[in-house]
Amino acid sequence: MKIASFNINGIKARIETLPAWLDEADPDVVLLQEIKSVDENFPREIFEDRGFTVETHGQKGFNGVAILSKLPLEDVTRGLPGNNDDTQARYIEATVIGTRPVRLCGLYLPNGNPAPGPKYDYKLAWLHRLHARANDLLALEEPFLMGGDFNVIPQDEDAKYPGAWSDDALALPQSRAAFRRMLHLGLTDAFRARTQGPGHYTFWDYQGGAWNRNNGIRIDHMLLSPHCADLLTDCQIDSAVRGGDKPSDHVPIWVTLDA
DNA sequence: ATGTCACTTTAGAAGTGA
Repeated sequence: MKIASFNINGIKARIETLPAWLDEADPDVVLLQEIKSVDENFPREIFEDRGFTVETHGQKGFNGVAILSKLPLEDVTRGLPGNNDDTQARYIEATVIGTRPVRLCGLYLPNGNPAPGPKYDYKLAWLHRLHARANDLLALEEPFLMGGDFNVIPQDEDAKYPGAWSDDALALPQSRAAFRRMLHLGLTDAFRARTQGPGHYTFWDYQGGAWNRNNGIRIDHMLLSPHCADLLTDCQIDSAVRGGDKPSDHVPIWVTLDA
């Protein structure tokens, strides 16, 4: 089973390039972030025509997540537990039924800038709620995957110019510590389980010729529960997508699981 | 830091979020 995550930065803006990537990469499941669309306006037919089931959790103007799946989905839930006052559409869960079921958590973590400030407080609170959700799922001792745009640069080696990010919400010590606490629960960073060393990025800013200078950061991640990590056979970043026509500022990351 | 992009309100440019 091939499961991808892709922050598309607007479904309307990616109406040509997203289907083109789907046809080429042929994932079974895709976790989408920043669809920037309400559910009613999401162009589901484009994906249903390709054999995908479509589950959205949209919002007007910004945020919004979705799951596309060629395999059956069960028990879809929307929103990250832990704060009923949180109106931002950043989280969706579903169980995909392959040769064995895997619980999928698609997430778009708050950016958090400027830090310090209320936006950073919201980011840290959101990370705390995500940690709690992971802890609850771990108790079930079943395979699950948390994938998406975490807006966290885990280590200096995950940025071309780490010094430029030292005061940024994506790299502040509290952000990194919260991400590490997820790993300390026993979750596996799928990309780092397969590939070590610097120079691997999932985001290049539109500004400053970042792509041409390879001024990137690794902020899109796939965290696997222990039972899911046992099924991991590959994890790759489709970085070439950033150099294509009308690209998102993020590129897809995907895993293959023996499931 | 910035050689940008996508969205909204609202009908042209400005604000916002990233």
